[in-house]
Amino acid sequence: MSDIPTIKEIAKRLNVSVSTVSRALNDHPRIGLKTKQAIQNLAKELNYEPNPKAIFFKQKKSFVIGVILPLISEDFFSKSISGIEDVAMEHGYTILFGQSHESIAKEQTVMEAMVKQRIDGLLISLSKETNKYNHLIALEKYNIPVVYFDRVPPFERANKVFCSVYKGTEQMIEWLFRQGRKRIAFINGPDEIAASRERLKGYMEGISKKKLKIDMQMVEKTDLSEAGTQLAVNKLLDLKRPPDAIISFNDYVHLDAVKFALQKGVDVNEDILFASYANISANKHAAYPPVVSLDQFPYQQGQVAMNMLINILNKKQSEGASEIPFEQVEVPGSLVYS
Amino acid sequence: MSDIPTIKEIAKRLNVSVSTVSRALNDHPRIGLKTKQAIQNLAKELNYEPNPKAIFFKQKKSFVIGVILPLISEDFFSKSISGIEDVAMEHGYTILFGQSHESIAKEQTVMEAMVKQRIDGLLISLSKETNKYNHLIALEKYNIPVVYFDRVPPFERANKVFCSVYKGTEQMIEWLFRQGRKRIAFINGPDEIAASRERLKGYMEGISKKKLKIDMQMVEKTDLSEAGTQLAVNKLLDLKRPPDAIISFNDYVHLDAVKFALQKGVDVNEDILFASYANISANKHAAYPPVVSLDQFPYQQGQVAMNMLINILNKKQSEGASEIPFEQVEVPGSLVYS
DNA sequence: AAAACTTATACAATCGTTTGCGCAATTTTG
DNA sequence: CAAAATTGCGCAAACGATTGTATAAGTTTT
Repeated sequence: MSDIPTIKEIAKRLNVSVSTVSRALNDHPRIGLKTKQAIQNLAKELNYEPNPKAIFFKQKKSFVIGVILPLISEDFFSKSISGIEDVAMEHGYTILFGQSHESIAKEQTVMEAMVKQRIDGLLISLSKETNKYNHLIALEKYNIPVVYFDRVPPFERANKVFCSVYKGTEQMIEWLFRQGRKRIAFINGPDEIAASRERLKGYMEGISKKKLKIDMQMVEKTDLSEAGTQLAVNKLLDLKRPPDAIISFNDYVHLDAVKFALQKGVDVNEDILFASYANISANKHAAYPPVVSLDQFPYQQGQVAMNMLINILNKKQSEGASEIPFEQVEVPGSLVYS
Repeated sequence: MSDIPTIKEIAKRLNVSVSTVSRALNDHPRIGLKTKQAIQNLAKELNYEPNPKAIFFKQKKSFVIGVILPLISEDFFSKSISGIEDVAMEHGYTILFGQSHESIAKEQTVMEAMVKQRIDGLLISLSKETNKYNHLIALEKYNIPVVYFDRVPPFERANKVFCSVYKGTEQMIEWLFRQGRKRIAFINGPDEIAASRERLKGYMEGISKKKLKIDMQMVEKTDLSEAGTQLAVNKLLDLKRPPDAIISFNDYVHLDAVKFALQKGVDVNEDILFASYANISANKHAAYPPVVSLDQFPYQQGQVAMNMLINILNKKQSEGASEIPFEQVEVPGSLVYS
């Protein structure tokens, strides 16, 4: 029932002023050695912890960082939050967490709740729905730096950490080509999300570079639902000349695609090679994992993003209000073979 | 660059005192209508948000709740945090999040960081390593209520929400029995974790109730690693009279068990029925999901736990320091067939 | 019209911590 | 040995918001 002790209590017990206690605890040179030691000893004994809410008053700093992810149950995000968390802890920051559940409205609600709590900064991976950015740009006006992560906005004036699926997709196609595959199909995600556009760009470039002709019949789309994927797979398999390789938007789509391909009698990873983007660690348990998959290093991306945010926070403190330029880091993805 | 406006700024702009502004915003009856409206309008215009750190001073309340989970990448926990989060948001609380990564040391570190931030309460699912509870009991001394969730401590004087795997295991065995299975094996987790002991108890009871003889050769253990599971599976399959059903500690163990059973030529879910505990949503993609699985309703459990914590917080505020009795809720699990 | 309310607002203390300034007491300097 | 510098500490203001009390008007009562 005893509350966490305050600086005042220590002061009273030792019959000194609160300012003396404060300075002693902060190792101020103007405090005498015996006083300092007496105070520090008592503080340790009482298990004194400074109240960060009070410190926030003076220093305008809460040592809390907001983290908003679309869906923590996705393997990619649950891994990345570990990287985020580890770096934050290392630097004495704690994490306020919230999910947008792929809804821009929820994203905004969560964000506002965090602002109310006076977060020092925000690290966010955008929801699939997010196509307006006013709510986020407003944060910068409040002097709360934002680092975007994985799902980043299209504009330049922002701090971003993301994985280049573009180049990875190209490499993936090159690898499939070297396996002798010439009819490489692609099941993309919805146009609205940037990740889809990036993948498509990589696909087009990759196909072109190999001097294969781009056949838009080979490019299908799914809304990421099972049914959507089924439609896409069926269209591809019903072509006069069906593909000999299929790249899926992500591993969840991949697993569904394989399921439907099996139903249509395809000899998976023989007739058709399946490739995907590695968001899943359950791949190792899967009966038909993708033969090649693009690892986007979620843990590392999380680390890089949080480091970037902490650097910005430090700069802000030392350099005052001077303009801090926006940073952009592209973490290269890497092909993984099974 | 403009900071979040304060009550002072509003006061200055309207040439009234801060107390008037405060009362106007809280709709105090003693403030004149025109003044009140003028203040409220300006507040809305400036997008005023009260600073919770300042309020914390007066009210000793931060509206922040700490949530510590062992490993968010486990499907069970990533689902439960959504329930936790949703209920918290509903009641105006925000979540400080941290993972213990199944380490008691990390658990303590994270907990201490949260206490420093002056959380109002803690919701925690214990790490597998946790067998001492001093660090958590200390919280109650600081007047920070704790609700344990899913992985709960063995003692009585604690608030707990958990799923009765005990009864569920019994039901599972009953069902397997009705499928004509008489030699039901069990791959349990490490003895140290309570979940293992609970499952074992359910197993024993279930077997006994069906008047089957308990054969300890049918009970194996895994350290939850792939290799550990392989050892267990092999022992079971190498018995003179191998089992006709295998219950695995959880779905991850299940998937590995199936993999090794396949290697030994078992016709999975024909020769041997596989059962498990539903921690995974990837089951629907699995080639050999368990035929029966015990759903522990992570989302609902999270909701229940957070509701309990918020109730305690409310009671604490209204009833002062009077003793609040400990609550225990057992959420029944439910069998799911594939 | 004086006394007694009511109404509308301001003042000031408070929460825990930091920090500029001031004031002794002590030590160093010329 | 007086002046100057240093050392060790306390006072008080500040951060943003709340709240008990005071104060000034205006209104009602008698």
